[in-house]
Amino acid sequence: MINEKPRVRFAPSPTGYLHVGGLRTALYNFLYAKHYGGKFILRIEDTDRNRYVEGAVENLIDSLKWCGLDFDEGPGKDGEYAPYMQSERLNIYLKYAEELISKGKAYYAFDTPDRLAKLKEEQTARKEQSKYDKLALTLSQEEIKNKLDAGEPFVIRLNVTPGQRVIVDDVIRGRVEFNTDIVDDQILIKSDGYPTYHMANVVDDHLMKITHVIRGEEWLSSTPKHVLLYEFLGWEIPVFAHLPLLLNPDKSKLSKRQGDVAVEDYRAKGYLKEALVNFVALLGWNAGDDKEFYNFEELINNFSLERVNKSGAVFNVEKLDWLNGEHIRSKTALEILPLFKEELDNSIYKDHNFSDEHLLKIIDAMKERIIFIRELIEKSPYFFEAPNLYEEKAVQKRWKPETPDELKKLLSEFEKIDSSSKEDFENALHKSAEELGIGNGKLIHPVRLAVSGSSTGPGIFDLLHILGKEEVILRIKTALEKINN
RNA sequence: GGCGCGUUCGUCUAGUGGCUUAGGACGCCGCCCUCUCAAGGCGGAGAUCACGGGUUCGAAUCCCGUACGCGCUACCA
Repeated sequence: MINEKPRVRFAPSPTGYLHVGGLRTALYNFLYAKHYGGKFILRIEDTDRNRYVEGAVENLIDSLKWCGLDFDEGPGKDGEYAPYMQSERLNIYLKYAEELISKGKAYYAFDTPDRLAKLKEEQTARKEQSKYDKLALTLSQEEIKNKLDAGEPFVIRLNVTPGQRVIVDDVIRGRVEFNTDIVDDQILIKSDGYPTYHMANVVDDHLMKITHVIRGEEWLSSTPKHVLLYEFLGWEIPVFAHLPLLLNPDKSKLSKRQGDVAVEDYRAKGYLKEALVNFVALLGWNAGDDKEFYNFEELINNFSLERVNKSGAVFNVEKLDWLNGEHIRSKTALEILPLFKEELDNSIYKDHNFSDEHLLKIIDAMKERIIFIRELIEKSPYFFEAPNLYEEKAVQKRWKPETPDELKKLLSEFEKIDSSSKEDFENALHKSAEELGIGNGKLIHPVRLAVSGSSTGPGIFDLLHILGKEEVILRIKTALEKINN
């Protein structure tokens, strides 16, 4: 197996959306597989019928794909080991559960939920750990057969021998030891015929030839059950890697209560998939150097399980924001264009028609001033419509009594230029300033205000160039009327 | 309660016994650049490496204990 290509899986239960913690787990699986030229498999752990959520699988796959995590095998891409929905594999689990029974490693149990509840109550009252008392093991073969024949509801439980050590070897945490005294006789097959996670994941991982089980830390405690299962079934144990948790700012497990946890939330907020993936990759892993900006390919090339941290990481949105800006800046205007158009279609300007040429200029002028694509609109609405308000503070600071006259001079020079090139605007402005005997700034600030209503933005000549001669003249004239102190 | 995992600036982290007066990044503050705002450059504040014992000539790094946090302890995953 050492020389085989890894086969890893992301095995979420379809609870409705892709959690960012799930994204990180999926990502590490994906990166590991791709780094070694292996396969990334998506398997849906839908063995809890009470938790069925309509459309959850589609949503999950949608989010995964948006992030660029294409799976090699999974629902809708059925490969050699299909089906990849556990609810469609029920008979398989039952078969292996029966094999375990025949080996004495599992057994039928017919306890009522009532008895179990009472048992647990008594145990906790005595401050013992709650654990099944193996009562069903006292049943004779005949009694079992009769109950089965009578159609009594049953469950199949793992038969754990107490007093033994189980070793879990984990790539990230090293060797972890458990005593079987604390391992419960886990239910393998529920009374509705569905397997529990423990049974299903072991059977499927084996059948699907999974080489590395990379999953969240919350599974570490139940791994001894899985190890036992592999041993009882005589199967090779995969490599385990239990990932640290993602945390809220108060260090509790990342939850919905304290902010957004779904990938789709971040998508809706306008984060780039590149930034989300980059950020999430760094939450618990680093290459050992100072590099923090990664594209997808670099992540694949550099990722290793050995360099995954042990401790949980707070999901710190501020750094995500910074990375989003970094990724925007690293893109060409042409790459940003479709994203920009998408935002425009969702904005109040959706009915306007702007040429690609115009939009590309806006991107070039604005991309290092924004963190979200939508700020291309929010931070510079003046590229889409004339201002109807003029920033009051800026007016007070920059609009002096002599400003209107000076702007009129500038206007006359602007009217003379025959192109909307930056150079023409620049020459005209310099000339005006010179003839007026004032500094450029005395014109630049008022004209910015007149033309954009704002005191901030791209370089003034870029701004004028993008707006164009006609529009600039028009806007200066309206400003002259409107800003009359 | 039991079992397990964890603990380096506010946050993400580097560090695997001497190179460390603990490095980088985000955020914050200041300066430079400059027509503004950003971006960029430079600099600053910010960590007695959870605490206490050991081991060692020497420990953030190894060992033990304690505290705290988190996870698991379901016919949920």
